[in-house]
Amino acid sequence: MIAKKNKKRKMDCKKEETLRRGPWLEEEDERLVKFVTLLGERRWDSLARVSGLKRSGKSCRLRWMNYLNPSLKRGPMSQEEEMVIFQLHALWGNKWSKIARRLPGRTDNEIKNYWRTHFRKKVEAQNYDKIIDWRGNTGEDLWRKYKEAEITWTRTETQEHGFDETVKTSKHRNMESGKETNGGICERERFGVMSSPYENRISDWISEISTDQSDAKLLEDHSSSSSENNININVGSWWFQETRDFEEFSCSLWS
DNA sequence: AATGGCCCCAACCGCCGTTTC
DNA sequence: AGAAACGGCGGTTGGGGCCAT
Repeated sequence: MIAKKNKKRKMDCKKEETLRRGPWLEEEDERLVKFVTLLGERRWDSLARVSGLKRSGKSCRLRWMNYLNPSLKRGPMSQEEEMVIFQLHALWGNKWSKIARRLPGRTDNEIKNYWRTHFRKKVEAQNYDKIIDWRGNTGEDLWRKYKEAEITWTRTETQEHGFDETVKTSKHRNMESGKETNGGICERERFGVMSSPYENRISDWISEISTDQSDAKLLEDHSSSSSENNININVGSWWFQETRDFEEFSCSLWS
C-alpha cells in the first residue's frame, strides 16, 4: 500500500516537473477562458491537457474559480458583505466555502483572506468596538445580534430545506455552486457594482470565441450535451429560494 | 534613495470525499 | 467492488506593494 503511494507520488513529481507554477500570464488566462468556455467548468485535468497549458488541472480550476470566472464580483467588500462575513463566521467558524455560498460573486479564498486581514486581529483582541456596521452598531451590538441570528438562521435552514447542511450530498453542493454563478449577476446589480476593465476583457475573449467559426461546432456539441439535464431551471429555482432566505436573514439582523 | 516591516492576496499544498472506469 | 482520477476544502506561503523611518 505504502509502496503504491510512493510510486504514485513519484509519478506525480515527474508530471509536475514539466508543469508551470507561480503567477499566471495574460496569454495563459486568455487560453484558459477560451477552453473553459468551450468545454465547461469540469474535467480540469483533461482541460489542462487539451488546452496545452503547462498547468495542473487543479491550478486551472483554481485560477478560473478565484479569478477568471466572469460572475465574480471585483472591488472592495461592501459594508453589507463585510457584516455578513462577520456574522456567518460567528455562526459557522472557518467554513469559508459555506460562507461564500451566501455571498454571490465572492470566493471562499477571498473571504478567507478578508477575514484574516480585516477581522481576525480585532476579534482575537476582543476589540469589538472597532467594528462598526453600516447602521452604526458597534461590535457589542452585533455580538448580541449574532446570538439571535443563530436561532433564526438554523430554524430557516431546517424548516425551508428539511435537511442539515452537514449531510448534504455532493449533488446538492454542485447545484448550489451552479446557483452561485447565476446569482452573482443579480447580486452585482443589487450592490451596484459596475464591470471592471478586467471583466470587460474576459467578455471580449468570450465573445471572440463565440464568433469564431471553427469553434462554433465545439460549442454546439457541448451545449447539446449539457442541455440534457435542464440545469438552468434547477439552478434558478434554487437561487431564488436561497435569496428569499438570505433577505429574511439580513432583515432579522439589521432591522 | 535605501531599507525594513507590514499588509494583502494569488497561488500552492495536503487531505479527504465523490465520481468514474 | 475496488482503484484511479477528479474536485472541493481549509490552511499556509511567498512575493509585490505600500509606508514609515
